[in-house]
Amino acid sequence: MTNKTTTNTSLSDDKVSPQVLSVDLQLCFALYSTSLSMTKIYKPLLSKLKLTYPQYLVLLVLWETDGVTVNRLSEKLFSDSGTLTPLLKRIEKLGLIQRQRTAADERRVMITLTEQGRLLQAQAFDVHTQVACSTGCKLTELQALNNQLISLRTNLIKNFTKF
Amino acid sequence: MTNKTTTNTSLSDDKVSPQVLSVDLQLCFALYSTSLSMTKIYKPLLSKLKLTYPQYLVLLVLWETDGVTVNRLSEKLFSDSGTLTPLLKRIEKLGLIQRQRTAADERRVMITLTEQGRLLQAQAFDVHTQVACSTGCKLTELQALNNQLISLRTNLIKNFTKF
DNA sequence: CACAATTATATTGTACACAATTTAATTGTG
DNA sequence: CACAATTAAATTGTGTACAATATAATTGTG
Repeated sequence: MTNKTTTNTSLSDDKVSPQVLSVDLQLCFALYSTSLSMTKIYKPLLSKLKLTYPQYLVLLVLWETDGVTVNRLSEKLFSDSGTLTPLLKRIEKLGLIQRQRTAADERRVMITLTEQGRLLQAQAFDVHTQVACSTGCKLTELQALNNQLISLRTNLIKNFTKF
Repeated sequence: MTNKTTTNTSLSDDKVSPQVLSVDLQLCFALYSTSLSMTKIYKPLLSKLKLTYPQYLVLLVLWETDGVTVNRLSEKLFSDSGTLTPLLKRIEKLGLIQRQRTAADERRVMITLTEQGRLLQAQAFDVHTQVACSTGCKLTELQALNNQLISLRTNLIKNFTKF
């Protein structure tokens, strides 16, 4: 068997197969596996703050703009209420946010940071720095990759209902 | 409120915040959200084959190289047995694969395609083509993105135990 | 050949991800 | 104002993702 720590570039590049996987197929898998790898990098760092990666994303939004509705959060995070509701309840249980229906429209739930939630931002900065290190990429590479991913995401969302 | 179909480039670019998110932070989110968007593109296409995206990945491996152990699968898919075991049981229930312990080493479980599983490859080709369309990117862009993702993934895996 | 260490897979428990449905509040129209 | 249509969240059910643990088979060592 080949080296276990080999850096596979496709689903199987250690054994050339008769059917070469085409680029777009490779890309889908690269996207999937790299995203999972990124989450694995975050996990031990965020566990010190008792947070998961999706929970951390919610807090990033709130640190930028405190006081958003669940609906607004779902737009920003490309998520939906079925995912967010239980997730937000867990963050609330940690004492980092408050959930309260708005007086103007009782259907809406407003999410705001608690004092404790605001204070956590300082600690989160270390996480951010360490992850940046782990990418091991140059700034220009990260920027290029970021732009390409956003372009791809935009196209994908545009084509959701195409077929 | 701004246009709902705006193509956000960060967690919130419709309201310039005092704290600009740095590139690597943006990248993590772009990776996460683009990966989810890709899964959403696959979902309706694969539902015709009664498959989920991770199940489809398993079949891609088997269509290239039939007869792999769970361990080998987990290496190829960057996954682990806790994820794979129930996933493989579902594919087995669909009648697409067989799971059987090897005679040589009873700890190992060999995964092989059934006739039905092999025949499914032809139908999967359409899925592949339609997803390629949805990316809306040029081949060279996809190749560049693929290479950058693999490079990033390699770095991330290298740094798993760094902190 | 015992038997501790290792290896391969399975199980358990927590946390998303998301489709489909439900509940409750609000809005538009006559 | 009545009431159907719409909207915002919450709930339910299925399927990963993964850490931690358990189980069972195999290997290495004396």
